[in-house]
Amino acid sequence: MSKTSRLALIERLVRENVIGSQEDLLRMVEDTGMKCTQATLSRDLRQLGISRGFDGSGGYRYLLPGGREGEAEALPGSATAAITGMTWARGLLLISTPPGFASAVAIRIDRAGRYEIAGTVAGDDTILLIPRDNISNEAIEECLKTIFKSDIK
Amino acid sequence: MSKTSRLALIERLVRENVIGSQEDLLRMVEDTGMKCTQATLSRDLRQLGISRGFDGSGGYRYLLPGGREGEAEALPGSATAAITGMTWARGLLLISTPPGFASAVAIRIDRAGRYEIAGTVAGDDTILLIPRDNISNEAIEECLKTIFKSDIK
DNA sequence: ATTAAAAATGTATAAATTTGCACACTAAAT
DNA sequence: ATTTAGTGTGCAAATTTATACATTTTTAAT
Repeated sequence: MSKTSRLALIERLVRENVIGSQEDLLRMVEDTGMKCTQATLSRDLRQLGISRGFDGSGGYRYLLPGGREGEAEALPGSATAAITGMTWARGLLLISTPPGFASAVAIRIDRAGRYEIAGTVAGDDTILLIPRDNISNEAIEECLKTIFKSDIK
Repeated sequence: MSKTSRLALIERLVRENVIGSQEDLLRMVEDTGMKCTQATLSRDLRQLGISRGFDGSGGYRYLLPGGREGEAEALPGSATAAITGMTWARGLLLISTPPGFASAVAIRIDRAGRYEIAGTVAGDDTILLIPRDNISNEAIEECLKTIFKSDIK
């Protein structure tokens, strides 16, 4: 249970999850069996250059250095990594991706041909997903999980 | 002493100085004669998307969204000139631009990282701007004014 | 002008993060 | 084996940031 492996774990957790506080991160770390305190995480985060920013939905999120979220992660293969955020607004789902990745991800969604999804519009780094009438947000999110489940490895 | 001017001031102070805490920022704001509290700054910073990162020397520093410091990021001519029309429909704002300019303008909007704006989708000559829930049309228009104020000079 | 609704702000307080300090552990040197 | 220097950590206090609530100000509508 070395410091090094803890740092690696933290980096991965932060990259792959929306983590809003060190307490949350602590819980996730403990879930893997490792043990430490929030104070240690504070020091680790500084060492890793991971800082707290905004998640785009009014909440907070720890972000890897070098700015842009999952940008470092390539799309080829895992489209999930190319989805950097999702926000519901006005009954529509906005999906964020690194610049240039939106249409690639949108194509994946369209190809799935799900009834619940009326259609999508892709910009450069944002996809607007229009749910069919009377379909719940939850149903759409389930859809997406299903669609991208395949490449979670 | 409007909120708008305070936000502009904060943005400038953060861009031009190494500010390590909201208390420090508060002092600088007060030095200019404006008056407010730390609580207000906390809210302003969130709205501006300004988050606390590391200054590379063991300390902290507030950083503008989009990371990069100086970030000149010029748009061919003035972005304002590239907006040829705006229409509200179904709670969404449709912004018209000359062919090919949509994404350039949209990027400017996205980079601002404004809370009120959930996201944008750019086509070739039209941008669909989606306001966050419970944000008024007026608030959005104010946002846009602020965002493009800089190049009206 | 009056009322209603929304936005902004300060105060007080809560929540979250950072840090001083003491101690434990390791590795190298004596 | 003992000492010394360095690193890492927990604990608890200090600091910093966020928020609930009440109040004021602004804006919109009648």
